Amino acid sequence: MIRFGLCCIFKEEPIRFGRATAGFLLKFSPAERRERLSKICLANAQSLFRALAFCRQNGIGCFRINSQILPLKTHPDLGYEVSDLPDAKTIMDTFKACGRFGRDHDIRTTFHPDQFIVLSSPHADVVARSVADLEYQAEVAGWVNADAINIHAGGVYGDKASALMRLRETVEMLSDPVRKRLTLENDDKSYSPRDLLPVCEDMQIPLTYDVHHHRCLKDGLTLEQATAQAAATWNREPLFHLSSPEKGWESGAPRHHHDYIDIRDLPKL
DNA sequence: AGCGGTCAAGTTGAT
DNA sequence: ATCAACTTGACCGCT
Repeated sequence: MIRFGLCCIFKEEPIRFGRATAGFLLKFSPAERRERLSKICLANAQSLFRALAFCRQNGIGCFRINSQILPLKTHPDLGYEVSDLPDAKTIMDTFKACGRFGRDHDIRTTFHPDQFIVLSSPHADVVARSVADLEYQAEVAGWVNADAINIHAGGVYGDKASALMRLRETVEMLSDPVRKRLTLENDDKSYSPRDLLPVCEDMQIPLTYDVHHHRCLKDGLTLEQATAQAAATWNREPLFHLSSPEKGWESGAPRHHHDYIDIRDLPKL
């Protein structure tokens, strides 16, 4: 039995996730900043609960949580600890209620840190900021009981083997909350399933197989082989990504994602 | 209320 | 050299 999931944002349902901008917040006193951030964080925790309730009501088994659920959490000037926010207890309690709801109704949650999270970068500061962001998402993942923090392998920098070696070294140093949830996903430009499978198998990192990306960046593996080999890297229910090209496979840019999925793109197997 | 410029961050490939 | 793309529009000053 396959469960299907939703991704981050609602268009029709009145469920919204707020954000904040650094330039605006910096105009206020530190206390005022914490007050504003606290309100957004609390509203987002409550929105997440309603998102999960929507999933339950509509037979949806998985929900991807957006990376700015706690806005500016690791920003160099405005970063904060949830425990320092005025609504800290309510925020954490609400997230934990999301976790119980997900457990009670078997709704899986996942994270997908954005493109700035790059563990293969040769720049130490980029890696350090990336790790900080992973730590923040793992903290929330602990509250909401999310079992996957899924990232891409990042850049190649002209030498894929060296880049993957840097990634492996960084993974070795991750904290346990991040490490036990970390998964790698094949992308559409640089890293195919064949590139990532050896890393995933060696280090026991599950591979999130994205069939759309694989169709854009082929590697000699068939869809069936990649699916089976990716599934074998999971010590729990595997996670897959599926999407459709915005203007069809015959267009010049099949990489662009459509808002909806063409059922013909769902692999028969 | 609505419009438009802007928003923390990395890397790649198309133009 | 610029820019869109990536998992996803939302925020905020101005009129």
